[in-house]
Amino acid sequence: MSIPTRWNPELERQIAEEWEKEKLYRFVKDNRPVYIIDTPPPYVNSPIHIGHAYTYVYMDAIARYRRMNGYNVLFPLGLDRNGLPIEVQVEKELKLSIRTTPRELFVQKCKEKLDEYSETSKTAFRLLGISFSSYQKGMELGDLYETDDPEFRKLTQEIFIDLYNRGLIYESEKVSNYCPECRISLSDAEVEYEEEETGLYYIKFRLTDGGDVIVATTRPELLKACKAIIYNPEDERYKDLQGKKALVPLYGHEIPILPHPYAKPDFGTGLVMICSFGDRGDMMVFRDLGLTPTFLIDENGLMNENAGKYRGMKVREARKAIVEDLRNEGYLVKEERIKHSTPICWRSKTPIEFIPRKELYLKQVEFKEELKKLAKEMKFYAPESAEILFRWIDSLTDDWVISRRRYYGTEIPLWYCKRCGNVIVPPKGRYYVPWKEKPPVERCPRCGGTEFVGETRIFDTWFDSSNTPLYIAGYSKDREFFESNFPVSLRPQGKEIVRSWLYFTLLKSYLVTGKPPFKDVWIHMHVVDEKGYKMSKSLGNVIDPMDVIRRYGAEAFRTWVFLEGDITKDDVKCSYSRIESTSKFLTKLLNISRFTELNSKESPTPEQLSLPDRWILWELKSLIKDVRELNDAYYFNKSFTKMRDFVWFLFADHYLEMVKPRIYNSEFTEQEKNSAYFTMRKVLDVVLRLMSPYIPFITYYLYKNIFYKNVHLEQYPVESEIPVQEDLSAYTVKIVEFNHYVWNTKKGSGLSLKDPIEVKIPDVLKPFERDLIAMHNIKVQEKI
RNA sequence: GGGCCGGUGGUGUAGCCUGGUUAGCACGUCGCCCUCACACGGCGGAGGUCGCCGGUUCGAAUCCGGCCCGGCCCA
Repeated sequence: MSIPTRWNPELERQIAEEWEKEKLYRFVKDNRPVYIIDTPPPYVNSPIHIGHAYTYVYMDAIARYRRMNGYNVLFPLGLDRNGLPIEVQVEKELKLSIRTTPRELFVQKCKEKLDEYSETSKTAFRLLGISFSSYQKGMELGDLYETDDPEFRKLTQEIFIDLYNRGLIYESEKVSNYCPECRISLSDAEVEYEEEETGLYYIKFRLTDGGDVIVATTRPELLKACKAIIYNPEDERYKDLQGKKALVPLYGHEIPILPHPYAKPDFGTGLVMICSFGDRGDMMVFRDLGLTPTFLIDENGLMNENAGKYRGMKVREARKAIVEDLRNEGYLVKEERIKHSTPICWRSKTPIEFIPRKELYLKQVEFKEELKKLAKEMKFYAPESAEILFRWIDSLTDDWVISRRRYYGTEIPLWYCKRCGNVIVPPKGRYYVPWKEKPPVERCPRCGGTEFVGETRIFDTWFDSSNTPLYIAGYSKDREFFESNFPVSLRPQGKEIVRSWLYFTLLKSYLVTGKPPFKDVWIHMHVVDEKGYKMSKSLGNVIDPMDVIRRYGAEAFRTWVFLEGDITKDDVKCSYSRIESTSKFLTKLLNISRFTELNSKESPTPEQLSLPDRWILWELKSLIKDVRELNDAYYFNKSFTKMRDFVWFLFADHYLEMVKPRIYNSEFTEQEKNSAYFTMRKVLDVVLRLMSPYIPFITYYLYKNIFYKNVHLEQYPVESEIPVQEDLSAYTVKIVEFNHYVWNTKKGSGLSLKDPIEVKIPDVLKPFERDLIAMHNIKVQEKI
């Protein structure tokens, strides 16, 4: 069958369907070595974005490369469905309030939305040609999994139960972000910042040894909780305050005046009062200076008993009242209005407070050294990325808060005895929903009580997602397989979640197995717009992968992915025009294939290969070597660029041009023609196999039509299949230079490329003389 | 403010680790060519003080220091 001159992206859909029908990539245990990729489950509250498309295509090439190298590849698709974004979306789109909607109904609505988006994401992955082990949800190894599935959540709970029973989890009262309006603790990710106009109050503090200082603050209501005044160590004005003490107005307690770089000399008077807690800076300084906090605000956002006469007032009322009192007592020196960045709740837009709450913690600080040791056993690509993880581990000072007061997540499997408060930990074995289920015991083992209350909190989503390598490798369903295949082969992920996903996974893996979770870690940066800006809806610079597929096809997109920059090094800029231009390679590949198919016959390895054939085959052989080395280090972009250069700028431009006379002219012998046929087909065969992990559709199509086999079931090319031993690469530069010289000369003389020309063939190229003469129509001179 | 990474013609990059050719290649652009696989092609041309400053050296894109810009994370 004749090959068309243009690639038709409509074929992609057909081919993808074929693959899925044949279950070509399904994972079935056998005796091949296993290669496991712990893919990052995309959060499915919206369709996948261009960054997903890019990185999954990249992972797909890794998976396909390994398969062709004899590995049994476990390449599961996971979908992340736990967490707050879906809650927000349900509230917004369905106009349901999380506070007034029954939990059961709210959770149900979240699920429905998630199912809708899960389908959209799967469709996109299919169209991109991602060879996941399966697109069907299931319980077998390699099946699609969802992080809110009872099976997945069961694993999260089982690990929790183990860790709890080992004494690694404790409940403690620590300070967290708290929204008095929603009455829940917020993770840092849930805090927004808003420019707000607020009062800046200049307050006079008396010094214990006489004299006074002026301190500016936006939070005078926290005066009672002031534990220090700080100044910047560089600030000459306050050098002699070192070691002095001040008296807090209205309350009269003594506090130290200390140097600390957090004080900005140009803000207010350069002196800052440090209270528990006006903002994150306060918390930091408290920690640095070892101060003991006093809390003034309760869970309802009201001043508590520590606040004295302001008790029971709302924060803002208290501020007003205290400002009045300060004024009356002569402590208020000045009042300004300033713009100030205030942390607010992402949902209610209420200013958040920092108050202590009881939460569950997982120990981690005491394991820092062990974690670093395990981290060193993992190979990072690019190697520099490892630094992010090491620095992060070094900087850890607190244990991990794992409980969240939210709805859509894995429930913490605990009950409490109403009478004595005893904690009831259920046995492992199933997924528990304590807020609506009965406890696993009839009577409290400690006091015999019969009434219990189920835990209503859920886990931090990282507590779930840090289990992915355990889950996909069969920790809970195929222990034998797990034991022989953990650590898993590869974790591909973004740089921005090294401190969360990668770190927490390492921690879990250490606590559960004592091993590092991965052999290799591939860290990527981001896909940004063509100017280098982050894509965002508000900037209107978002490139939708589905739109790219519609306009150019998945194969064009994939070509772009591997020909564009190195995403482990820097952000990759994405533009339609570059996708369009890189995709021209597909046309070239098609036409090279077409030419080969039309002009060659199947021929066995010739006894005698002509010199140009041996030359290009040697180049092909060294290409195989280079590509393999690059791919083993995950540099698929570099290897693809190398292949493109070989195929287009050497094989097509120089070899095929040189071989044409041999095919067309009768002056060459059958043996010489056969040598050419063999070589053309061999090169094409190898090239299609080399490229199939990157551009699986077009290579599949071509290989099937030319070699009648499924390229994805073939072996990845090896050097030993190229029947040349002699290094002829020294000719390459000479040949390329000579051809350009001839073309240039003809150009300069106004000759067409077909016209005859008189040129001298350099001595080093004498062995190629016959082919070059025919190629350029060189008139042979007797002597020069 | 701190940490990590990056900064080579309009764009994407090679070279930098292991200093020493006219800094290689591609896209785009311009010119010529519909040469029997491909005009989404072929051939040719123009285009770079290798982010800036200083240092080491006979010699630096390449090594060292400082600064500037960009990205990510943390504060």
